[in-house]
Amino acid sequence: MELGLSLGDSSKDSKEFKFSTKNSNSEHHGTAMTNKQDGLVFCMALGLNSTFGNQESLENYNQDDDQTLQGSDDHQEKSMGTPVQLDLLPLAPVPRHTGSPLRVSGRSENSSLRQLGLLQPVVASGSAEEEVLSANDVMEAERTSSRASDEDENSHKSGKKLRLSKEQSAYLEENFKEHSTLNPKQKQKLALAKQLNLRPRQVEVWFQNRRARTKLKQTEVDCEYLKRICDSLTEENRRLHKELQELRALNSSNPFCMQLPATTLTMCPSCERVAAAATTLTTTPATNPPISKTSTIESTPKVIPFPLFRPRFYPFFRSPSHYHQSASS
DNA sequence: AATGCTACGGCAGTTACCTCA
DNA sequence: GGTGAGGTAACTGCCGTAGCA
Repeated sequence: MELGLSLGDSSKDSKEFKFSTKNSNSEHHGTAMTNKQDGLVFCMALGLNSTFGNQESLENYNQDDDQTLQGSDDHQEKSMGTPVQLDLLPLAPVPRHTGSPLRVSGRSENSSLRQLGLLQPVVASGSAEEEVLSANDVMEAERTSSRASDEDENSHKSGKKLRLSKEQSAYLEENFKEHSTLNPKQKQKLALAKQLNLRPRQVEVWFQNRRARTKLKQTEVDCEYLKRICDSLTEENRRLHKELQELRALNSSNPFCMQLPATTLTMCPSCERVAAAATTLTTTPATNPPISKTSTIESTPKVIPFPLFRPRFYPFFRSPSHYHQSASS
């Protein structure tokens, strides 16, 4: 099991974000994270024998967080046994729409102004024709929404709150799945309001609240992941403590073994018994070169391999007899 | 080109109402 | 029928951006 942590500028080359040092298996098993978005990204991955998520999953996450939510249960189930990947990154940047053709005095579709009869739609001059909301469109939308306004006018005055019908909610949901923000260029807000017999402000509010709910839900999912990973790390920590005690016990019985650098320790892949690594250094110097100052640990400062020493997958496999001989000698 | 104003849209936080157990 | 919790429509305030004079 390996854990990698990285913190850095995602706009840089994706290779800088690989959870690996070049002499570990994890680089081979995949990129822990890459992200083309600008901004700071924090990613945390945990896996058995390193099998991390890929770029595609990240992009899916960003592009459609709602779908990610729907698939989260599946993801969690998969993450229980083997690899767990936790991504803490900004939600998908909401594209800012520019140059809205509808200019209104004050806040758009402000209900208080509307109720006071102060809201007058004003079309910007000089815009491209397809960009400009025609007067007829505005009038029609206002007329349509005024019907809705008439219907809930009394409820507004009486302080009652209208609840959207199932059909209205379903249609809005459908549009939200396609894109979580309203497209001003396509006059989506007015179109939806017209189709659903709602005020444009209601459509706008619905999308805002819907985004907020999605974000809240994602936060809950992230917290759940964090909790699971915390539990996993706690268990790993406990196991490593136990392993350390065993190593110390071994050292006390055979002090010669622990006089060597920790990185030269090996473990029998068969029975997982630790062997003295003196022979590793003395008999196979070519396959076990000393760590140089230009090692990958320095070349990838953003990557923190964890645990720092894990002999279980030591690359220089030998026959069990070799380990047993070394351990007994 | 720099600056201030205005309009707009998004978000966080909050309130108020409705529904349901 | 009263009540508390949860869901959600709606509001408020702030901020960033874009267009314009």
